[in-house]
Amino acid sequence: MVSQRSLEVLRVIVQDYVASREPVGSKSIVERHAFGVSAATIRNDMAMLEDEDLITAPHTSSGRVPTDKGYRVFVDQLADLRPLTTAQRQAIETFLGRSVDLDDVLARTVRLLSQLTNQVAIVQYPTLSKSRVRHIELVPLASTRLMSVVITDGGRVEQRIVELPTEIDEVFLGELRAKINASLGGLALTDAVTTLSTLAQQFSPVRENVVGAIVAALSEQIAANRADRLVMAGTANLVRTEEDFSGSIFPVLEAIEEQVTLLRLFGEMHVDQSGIRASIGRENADVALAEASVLTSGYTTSGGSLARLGVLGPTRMDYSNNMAAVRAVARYLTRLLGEE
Amino acid sequence: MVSQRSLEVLRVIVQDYVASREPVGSKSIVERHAFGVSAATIRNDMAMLEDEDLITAPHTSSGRVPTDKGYRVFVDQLADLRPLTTAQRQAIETFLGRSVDLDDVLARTVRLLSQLTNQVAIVQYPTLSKSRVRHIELVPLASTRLMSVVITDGGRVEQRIVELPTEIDEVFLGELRAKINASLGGLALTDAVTTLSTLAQQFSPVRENVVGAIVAALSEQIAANRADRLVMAGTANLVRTEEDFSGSIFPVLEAIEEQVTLLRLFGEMHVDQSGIRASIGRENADVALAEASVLTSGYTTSGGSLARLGVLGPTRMDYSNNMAAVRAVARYLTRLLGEE
DNA sequence: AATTGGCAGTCAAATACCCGGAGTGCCAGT
DNA sequence: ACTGGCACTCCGGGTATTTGACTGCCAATT
Repeated sequence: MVSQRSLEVLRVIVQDYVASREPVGSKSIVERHAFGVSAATIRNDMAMLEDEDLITAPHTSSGRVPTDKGYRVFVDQLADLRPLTTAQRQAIETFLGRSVDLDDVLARTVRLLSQLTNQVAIVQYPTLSKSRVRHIELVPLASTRLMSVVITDGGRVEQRIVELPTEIDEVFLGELRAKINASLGGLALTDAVTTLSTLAQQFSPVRENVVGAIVAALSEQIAANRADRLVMAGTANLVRTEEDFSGSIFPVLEAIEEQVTLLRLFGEMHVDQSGIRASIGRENADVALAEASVLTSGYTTSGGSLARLGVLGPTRMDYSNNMAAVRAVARYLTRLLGEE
Repeated sequence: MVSQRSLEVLRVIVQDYVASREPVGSKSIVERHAFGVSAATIRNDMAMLEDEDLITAPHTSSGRVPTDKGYRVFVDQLADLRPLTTAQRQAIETFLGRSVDLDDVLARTVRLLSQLTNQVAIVQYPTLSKSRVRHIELVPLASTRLMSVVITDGGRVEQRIVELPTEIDEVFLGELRAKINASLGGLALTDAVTTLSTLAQQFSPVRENVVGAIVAALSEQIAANRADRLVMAGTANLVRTEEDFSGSIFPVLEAIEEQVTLLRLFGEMHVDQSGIRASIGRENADVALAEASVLTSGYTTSGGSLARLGVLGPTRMDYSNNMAAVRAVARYLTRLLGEE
C-alpha cells in the first residue's frame, strides 16, 4: 500500500541521492521540495517505502537510499526521459556525421555515448546472419597460401588466411573465384553456406583437396558472425564513480573486459516497447555487477541485422539522462546505418 | 661517486620496494640480504645514493624509495631480463598459435601481454608505409556508390565507401579495376599513390569525374596508414595497482584512452640495441603519466612495416619480468607475422 | 484518519590525543 | 673504511570523546 505521495517521495529520494551521493533525510526533503507537509509526515511515508523495500537506511538514524527495487520502480514508473539538449543533439550529428567505414562509425559511437553519459559505453557489432554476400575475393599470398575476403551488404569485410594442402596456379584461382562469385553473389549468408558445400564436388578429383580447403575456410568465415565483438569506451568513468561501489571496482572492470559477461547480458535483454531496457544491480546475473546498472537499446542496419548498444555504470546513476542518451544514439545509429 | 656496493644496495632497494610497497630501511636490508656489512655501513651507502638522487625518503626517518632516476639506473644497468618460465612460453604458444586474421592476432596478443605482466598492455597496428599493394577491389554497392578494398602484404585489408558524382556501369568498372591492379600491383604504397595520381588522366574527359573520385578515395585509403590505431587490454590491472599512484588513477586512465598520448609516446621512443625501451615516471611527456612507466618494443611484419607494443604500469613495477615479457611477445609476434 | 511537534535514542564521522616502533644521522672508536 | 651506540624524528594505529544528523514513537491537533 503505497500512496501517491509516497511515490513522489521516492522520486525525490532517487533524484537527490543521485545528485548528492548522500542519504537523504526527511528534513532535507521538505526543505528542498514543496510538499506542503511536515517532516514527520514525510517520515511516515518513508517508513512505508521502507516496508515495501524501495528504500533503505544504511544505518540506524541516517537518511535513506534507494534499493535496487526502488530504482526499478523509478525507472519503470517515475523517470521522465528528458529529451537531449540541442547541444547534445548537435554533438551526435557532428560526431557521427563524417565517418566512413563500419569500424569507424562504431568507434565514434561508443566514444560519443560515453561522453554523453559519463559512463562506460558498449557497442556490439551487428550480426551478419541476415545480410547477403556481395563479393568474394581470393588473393594469392604465396604458392600454398592465400587470403580470402568476404564482402557483405552493409560494408562488412571478413578476411582470413588459408593454408593450402597443395600449390595452386593463378589461372585456376581466377576460374574458381569467378565460379564462386557467380553462384554465391546476392545469396543470404545462411544460404551461401549450403550452396558452398555443393560446390566442391563440381571440380576434378585432382583439385578436390585444394578446393575443399578453400571452401571450408569460406564457410567458416561466412558462418562466423562477428556478433561476439564489442567495442567499449569510457572505462575511466568507472574510476570516477568508484565511491559508488562498496568494494573495489576491480571485479567490475574485469567483468567488463571479459566480454563474455556482457555478451550474455546483451543476449538476455529483450527490447521492450519503449525500446530501452535496464538491468539494475542484483538483477544482473553476474555478481560482479551487483552494484551496477546496464541500460541498453537495440539498433538495426540496412542488412536487417540487429545489435545492441548501451551504457554501464553504478546503480546510482542519472537514469533519465542516460536512458535518453542511449535511445537517441541508438536511433541515430539506426538511421545512419540503415539508409542505403 | 657511487661505489659498486652502493649500486648493489640500489638494486635490492628497488627489488624489495617493488615486492613489498614499503620503504626499505637499512636494517631490513642487512637482514634479508647477505651484504657482510653492518646496517650503519648500508646507511652510509644510502646517504650517497640519496645525494645522487637515486633514492629518496618519503619523510624524515623512514626507509627509502627509488626515485625515477633510481629506476632508470636499475633498468639500464642492474636489471637482469630474467627469461620467461616455460609455463609462460607455453602460454604464448598456445595463446597465439591458433589465430587467423590480423585483428585476431593483435587482440590475442594484447590480452596475453596484459596477463603475463599484470599491467595494461598496448599494441599498435602495423604501419602500411613499407608494405606493398597486393590487390585492389572495387565492389558496386549502388549505382552511385561503391566500396573500395585495398589488400596489402601481411594481410592488411583497408575498406572504404565511395560516393560517386555520376553513375557507373559494371563493364567500365571492370576495366578500371583491371587497369588499376595492373599498374599498382606489387608497388610499395608510397609509389602507388604517385602512380595513381597519373592514372586519372588516362581516361576520357567524360569519365574523369568518376575516376577522379575513385582515385582520390584510393589514394586517401592507401596513404592513411592505420598506425594510429591501438588495441589495449588489462585496464583492470591499473585499478589493482591504484595505491601506487599518489592521486587518482582517473587522469591516467583518461590519458590511456586518449590514444593520442600513447601514440606520441610510441613515436618518440626509439628502439635501442636491446630492442626494448623504457620511459619512466617524469620522463613521460604527459604529466598524467608522471607516476607511470611504459615499456615498449618494436615488432615487424613480413611487409617490413614496423609497429610497437608494450605495457604501462606504475613506476613501481617488476621491470625485470615485464621487460622480458614484452621482449618475448614482440619477438614471437615478429616471427608469427613475418614468416611467409 | 491524517498530520504535526516534540523528544529521546542511535550511530557515523570528525577530532583530538597518545604511544610504540622503525629508521635515520651522527660521532667516536676500532 | 667500517661499526656500535645513541638521541631524535615522525608515521600509523589505537582509543576516547564530541558533534551532528537522523529516526521512531507518541500524544496532541485538525
